[in-house]
This record gives sequence, C-alpha cells and structure tokens, in this order.
Amino acid sequence: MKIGYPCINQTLDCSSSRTFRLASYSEERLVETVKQNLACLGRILEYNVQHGLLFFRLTSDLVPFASHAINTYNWQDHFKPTLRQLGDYIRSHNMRISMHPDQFVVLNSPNANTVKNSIAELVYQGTILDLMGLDATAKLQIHGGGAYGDKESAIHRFAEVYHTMLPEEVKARLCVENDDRTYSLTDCLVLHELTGMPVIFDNLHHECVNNGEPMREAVLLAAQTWQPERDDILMMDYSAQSPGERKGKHVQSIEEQLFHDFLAETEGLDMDIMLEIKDKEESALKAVAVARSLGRI
DNA sequence: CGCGGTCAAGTGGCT
DNA sequence: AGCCACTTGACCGCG
Repeated sequence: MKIGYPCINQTLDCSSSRTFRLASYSEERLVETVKQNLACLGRILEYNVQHGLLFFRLTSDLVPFASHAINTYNWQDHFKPTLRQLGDYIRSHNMRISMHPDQFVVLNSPNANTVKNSIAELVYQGTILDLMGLDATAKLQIHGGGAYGDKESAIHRFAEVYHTMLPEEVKARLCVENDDRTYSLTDCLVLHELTGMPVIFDNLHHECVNNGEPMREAVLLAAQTWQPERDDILMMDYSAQSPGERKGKHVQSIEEQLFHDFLAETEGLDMDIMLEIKDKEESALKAVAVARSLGRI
C-alpha cells in the first residue's frame, strides 16, 4: 500500500503548477515556467521519498497551454532529458504516479470540438508520463462525463470514442473514476466492461451516489477491474465529508479515526490511496502513521 | 504589497 | 438565467 496526495506540497516554498495568462503567452515565458515547474516537482518528489509518501498525482499544469492551439513549441523535445531524470527518480524509488485531467475533459460530449480538445489533453498528459519512462501502471484518471438526459447512450458514446479515437498510449493508461453525482460505481463498471479500463474508486463519491453496495464490496468490485501485471493494484481516492457543508465537500484535515475505520473495513485488500484532503501532505503523513499502526504498510 | 476579480477548456444542480 | 462546485490555485491589475 502506498499513500499520497495530489499536486501541491504546502511545506515547500515552490509550486509545480505555475502558469500565466493566455494574453501574455510567449515561448520564453512557456520555457521558463515549465523549467521552474519541473524543478519544483523534483523537490516535491524528494520530500515525498524522505517522508514515505510513495503515491503522488502530478498537476495538469506542468506545461501551461500544452494542448492549446497557441502552443506550437516542441516542449516535448526540449524537456525530454529533464522529464526522463524525474522518471528515473520515480522508478528508482518505486513511486506510484497518477494524473487527473480537469473537468473539461469529456469524452462523450455531443460537441465534437470538446471531444477533440479532450483527446488532445489526454495525449499531453500521457506524453508527460511516456517521456518520464513510466510504464502503464502510471494512470490518467477521468470521470464518465455528462449524461445529457440519456446516460445509457452517453456511456456507449464514451466507449465508441474510446475504441475509435484514442491513441494506444492513452488507452494503456486511462481509468474512469466514479463521480459524486452522475457516474456511479455501477456505471463505471459498465464502462469497464465496454472498454477494459480499470475503475478508480472514490469512497466519498460512492457515499454520495451508489446502488447500495457496502464500502468493502464496492472496493472489491473496483479492485477486480485492475489487471495486476498491466495496471498494478487498485488506485483509490480517499476523502471524508466536511461536516455541515455541501454534500461531497472534502474535509480540511484527515479524521484519523474515520481513516482507521476505512482501513479496518478493507482489511486484506491492497490498494494505493490518494488523500483528497485540503491540507495535503500534512494529512497524508498522518494517514501513513495510521496504516503503519495497522500493519498495512 | 495585499486584495479581489478573473482565468483555456464542460456539465449539472442549485438559486 | 446565472452562479457555483468540481482536485484547485495562480496571475494580474488596482489601490
């Protein structure tokens, strides 16, 4: 079991998500920003290794405007050696990596241009992982997309796009995650049947939308969609409801007892856990301690 | 230098 | 009809 957090480290004084406005785009600005983002990413990875946090989500913003028409610069070649070094570090420390394209990546949109832009974004993120030299156990996680009043058709449109428009490099990494209002675990399992994509499980989203599956059974169902030799073990997002706030809102800080209960409920199952909790590595460190106390790490 | 409005992209649920 | 929330900051113009 590996435990981690997404994108941002609040202890370090750098960000790997620096960007700039489209209006101020220039190649110089692009190169300088990517250089700083990758330097910061290196520092974050070192911090993670030193603190036993071996699961990490890379920010989508490593390369600003990477899939935008304005960006015609060959950043892939320019940063190939740097990305490779980062990948070597990741592999030599046996870290697990994911990326999570933003909400505008919608493969089943009725708008052909949205689908085209979505694929370009997936290609960009897959290329980052490819240039790092990471195998298919490093994943890209997206949601099912919209329902457009007819979810069954939307699910089949997703599968159609998957089979006819996605490059193999993307398909090898693509996973679908249950969301908190439209695509339940059951819907994701149908998508898995149609495409072979592994299902990333989100416990808080499952609490928001489900078909009555108890938590342990839900984790098992998602875990069964992962092929150990190709995909490695289940990746999941863990969070807890922020008390008194909108349903699905993430807590500020981990409640160790709840996390303890979740691990107890899933005893005997192995998985890598991404903590989607506001205070990032602070909670991830507490989670590592809880998992160690239960002998899960 | 700190604050707040706004930022490349989509969808659905709320008011 | 328009705003908000998504995993969320970060930038930039203004005072």
